[in-house]
Amino acid sequence: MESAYQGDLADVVRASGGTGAIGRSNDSSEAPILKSDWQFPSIEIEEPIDDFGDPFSIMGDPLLHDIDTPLLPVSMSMSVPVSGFLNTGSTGRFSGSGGGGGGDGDSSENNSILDDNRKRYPSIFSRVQISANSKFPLSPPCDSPMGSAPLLVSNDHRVSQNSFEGCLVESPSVGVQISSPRNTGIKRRKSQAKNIVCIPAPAPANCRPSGEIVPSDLWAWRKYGQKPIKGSPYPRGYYRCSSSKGCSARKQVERSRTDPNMLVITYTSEHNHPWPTQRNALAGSTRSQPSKNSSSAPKNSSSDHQGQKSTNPKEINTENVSSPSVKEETGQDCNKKLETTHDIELSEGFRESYKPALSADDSNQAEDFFAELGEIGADPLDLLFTQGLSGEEAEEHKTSNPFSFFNWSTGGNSNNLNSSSFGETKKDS
DNA sequence: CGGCTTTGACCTGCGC
DNA sequence: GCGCAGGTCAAAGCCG
Repeated sequence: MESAYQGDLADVVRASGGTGAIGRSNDSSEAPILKSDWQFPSIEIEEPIDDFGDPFSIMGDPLLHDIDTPLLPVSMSMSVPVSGFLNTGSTGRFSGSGGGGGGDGDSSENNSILDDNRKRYPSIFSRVQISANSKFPLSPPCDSPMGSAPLLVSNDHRVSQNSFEGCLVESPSVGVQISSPRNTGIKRRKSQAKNIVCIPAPAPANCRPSGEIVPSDLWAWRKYGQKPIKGSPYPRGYYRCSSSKGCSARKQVERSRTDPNMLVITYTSEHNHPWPTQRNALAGSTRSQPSKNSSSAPKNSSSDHQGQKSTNPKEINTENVSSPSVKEETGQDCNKKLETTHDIELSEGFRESYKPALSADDSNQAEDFFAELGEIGADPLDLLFTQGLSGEEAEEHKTSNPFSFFNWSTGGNSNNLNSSSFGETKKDS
């Protein structure tokens, strides 16, 4: 039943805030594009359009890569800061692995589509950034079959997200392949810019008992619709930014029809406001606490943990603030640990970069915002990374993987990303 | 009370 | 121009 997945989608909504994800296709090529030793390839594409206000949008993309140039082999991607980790670029850059393709088709056409997009929109592909694996110890959430599934950030302005299904990172060695079947069913409502992100979908079983998924971006999203998508057993959820009434930022979340373990998140439009702080935004987002909902849970789990609450900025702040333990774990400790690892470079760059892209006027706000975060003793990202994790878990994750927040599953599933190839990658680094 | 989710209906874009 | 399908609206109900 579709509803069964709704919860997942909803859960992910918050977690999806621009996080990249593993792309994987499956239709035609069964070959796992991502191998256990896969090295997180992240691609950032420069876009003419504005960013989506993603909190992480500012992430720089130190590595400029011409599309014409072969994608950097993983081995090359090395010390590139996390840019591209989260999709939207503050300056209108998107990190992504190329445009998506049509919804139903076979992946075989995907390449052609990608090529086509490149030709037509060279600018879109003009900037490609590959992140070093070692620098991206991202772990897949829950028990993604891809244990080490890399995150794939995809961006497509021309193709509707539904065509994104097969987005995938072709090879660890670099290639980025978007498998998007040219689907006749592609419905491009507008040539509106879209930022597509593919992330591993948390397995319900691995999520908290309540099904709540912890990680999220710092934006508050409100679900305003859900529609079944033709050709896909999974419905698509429509979310809009609730942090600010005037904000036109929207997000669509759906499971990949080809790989239920992958979530395809499409960002549309951009936030016209600074990062929301729990103080002035997200009122009423308290539902995040799944506890009660689960009890009544008359509806599908999606509504219960729509993730909204649990993962929204409000939570980030309030929870951490209210919970000293969390605060420390996610903040100071985490930072400390990061610094003690080889990820220092990463963490540094990441921290710098994940600040929201704000206008000069907003810069002060941003600073204030971060200052506030600092007050709670935690780095926003750190918080995100460890959100939903118990103190130990959070710490543990931090230690091993600063980006492990994708491993939002608290279930202690054996599939913890830490054990995944990412972990290995990290060690190697 | 305010905000969120759900869900059916309506609107709109796109392919034929 | 028509039909299909995606995207959005808005009322109803739920929750803290």
